[in-house]
Amino acid sequence: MPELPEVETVARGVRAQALGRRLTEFLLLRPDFYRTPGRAALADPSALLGAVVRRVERAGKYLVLTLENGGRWQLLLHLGMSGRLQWAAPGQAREPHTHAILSFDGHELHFRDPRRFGRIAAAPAPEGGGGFAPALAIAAGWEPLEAGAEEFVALFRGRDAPIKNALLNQKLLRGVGNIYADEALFRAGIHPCARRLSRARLLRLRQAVRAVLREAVRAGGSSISDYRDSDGQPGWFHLRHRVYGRTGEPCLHCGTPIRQRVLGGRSAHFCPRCQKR
DNA sequence: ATGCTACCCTGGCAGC
DNA sequence: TGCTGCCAGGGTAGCA
Repeated sequence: MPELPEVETVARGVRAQALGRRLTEFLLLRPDFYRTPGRAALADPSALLGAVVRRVERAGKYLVLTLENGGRWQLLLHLGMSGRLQWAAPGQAREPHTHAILSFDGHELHFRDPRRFGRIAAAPAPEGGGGFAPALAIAAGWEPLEAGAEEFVALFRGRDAPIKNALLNQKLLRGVGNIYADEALFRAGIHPCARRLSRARLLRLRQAVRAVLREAVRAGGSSISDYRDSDGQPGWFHLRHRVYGRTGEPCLHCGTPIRQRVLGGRSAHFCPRCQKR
């Protein structure tokens, strides 16, 4: 499940090969993959052909390429739950569930996604340079590593929802998903059901979120449910998970069995002793 | 405005 | 061995 560290890793792999190259083919094998949640109009994919890749950036869990061919375009890729971007040799057989193929001067990028929660979209880049095209519907939350202490506190202060739910809300912070929310809450000693956290606890949570994401980016992400980067390499951060996927196993700090419960429609993993409400 | 649930989708696996 | 049914979750629609 690609969250910020996984998407960051994929973004680096895409950047390394696509930057400065022209988009020479844009094949949509499953046209309904080219969509936006609202009804905003998207660009005609063929309008992007011949455009040179000027930027490859990550925003939350989104990957955004900026291209130029007289016009200026933004191309969004979201990996959803099971999405994978994989470099392939020209003409290499597509694996099952390949929904789109982007070719950059002959370097083929295959977009696979068995569960089909991912999507692709393209729109004219906004005038004046900054930000993303509204049609791409990119969550407006803060980048977790860019939000300062005061911004972070202001985001979560006064919210009534369990902190785990708030952490997953991409309109507040964008890029934190189920794995890293659980890991950060454990490190901060905060129970996922805790509400209305004090300033001191929110500051501790901010440090934990930053630490977990930074370590995970350095490890190339977490390889569960088959995640691979664009060069087919796994990440290694799952070996350092302290609560996620460890239900029933002893807490690494106090030995109490790690518990799991559903919160906000997602499974939360936590130590009932180390993490306080 | 905010919070919560149902739903989308398929591979993998437990249990029979 | 083979079948059934459940589970995983990012994001949104729609409702309270």
